[in-house]
Amino acid sequence: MKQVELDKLDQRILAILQQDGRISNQHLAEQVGLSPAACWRRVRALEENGVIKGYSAHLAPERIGQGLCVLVNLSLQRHTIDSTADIERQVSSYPEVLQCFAVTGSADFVLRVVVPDMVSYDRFLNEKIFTLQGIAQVNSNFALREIKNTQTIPVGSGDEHS
Amino acid sequence: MKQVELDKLDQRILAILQQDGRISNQHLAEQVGLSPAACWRRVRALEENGVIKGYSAHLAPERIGQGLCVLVNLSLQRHTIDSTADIERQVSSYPEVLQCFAVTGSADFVLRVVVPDMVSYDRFLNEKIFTLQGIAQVNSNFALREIKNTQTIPVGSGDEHS
DNA sequence: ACTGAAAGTCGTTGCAT
DNA sequence: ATGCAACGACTTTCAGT
Repeated sequence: MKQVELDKLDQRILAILQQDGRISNQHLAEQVGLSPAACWRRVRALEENGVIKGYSAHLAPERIGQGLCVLVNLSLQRHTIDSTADIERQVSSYPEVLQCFAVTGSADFVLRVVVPDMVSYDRFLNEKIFTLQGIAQVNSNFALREIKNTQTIPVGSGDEHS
Repeated sequence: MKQVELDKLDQRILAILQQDGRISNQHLAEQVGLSPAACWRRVRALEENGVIKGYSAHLAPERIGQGLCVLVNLSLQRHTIDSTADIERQVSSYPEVLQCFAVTGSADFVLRVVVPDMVSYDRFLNEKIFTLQGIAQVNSNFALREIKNTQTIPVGSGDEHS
């Protein structure tokens, strides 16, 4: 159970819903050329089979005093399953950490951290990162500018068939 | 014109809307303890002053055949304003590039790229990255696992006053 | 800045195709 | 998998406090 077959209609629905998650079902229906009922059933199916994981409001960090964004490269000392799982659990629980990926390359993890300012980031490092067990290196790259920041995944690019 | 004052009610509204962008105004109102009308006016104000930038559906990449995520470190040869702006414009236009930040550290930009597979990634590099003018280095770090991936910005953490 | 009510719009279901 | 129709629920506005 992994990939889901999407026809052109599903793809259009997903594209629109990624752009405007709060569009009314009626408007969505007319934009894809379906009756509201048919459209609604498709959306519901996409939610139920896990293609649509949820909906969220998108905020402006700088407007709510969370203007500092840092990309952190983390390296571990040892790579036992237990200590790694533990670090992942802790890192996930920090609200300042918006994203965290285990990656190839010289670091083991890359995090995206959002905080109000340098003072807060200093506190974050001292209280929540440096206290983790088994950390070898922490490399902080500060975001100077946000060129693009979306979670809009391409749909219907690549190999289609229906 | 930058930061916006948020009281406890606004903060709760934003926290809830980040978790469930499609919650009905009525449910939102009762969860924050306001009448639907009052709640609606606050949400509308938050949208109008740019705190809420929009709403979107959150998809599962692996379910729609976009299972490969790559963190790319880009370095430029020269840093003239023109060539940089040009690269930023082009990179922004690529749907495979979900995020792009100008950063401190050894790279100039970090991108998050999402594609179906290695073949697609190879094509992406050859057609869209290597063809950019003035690129010095491209370093691809593949995401092995997604530990956390949200755009949920902390609200009402840090210095409050109302 | 809030509440309450009114009017219009929308989501959701059942039924038939 | 679709469209139509119906009912209840919701959004949005406006007058009053």
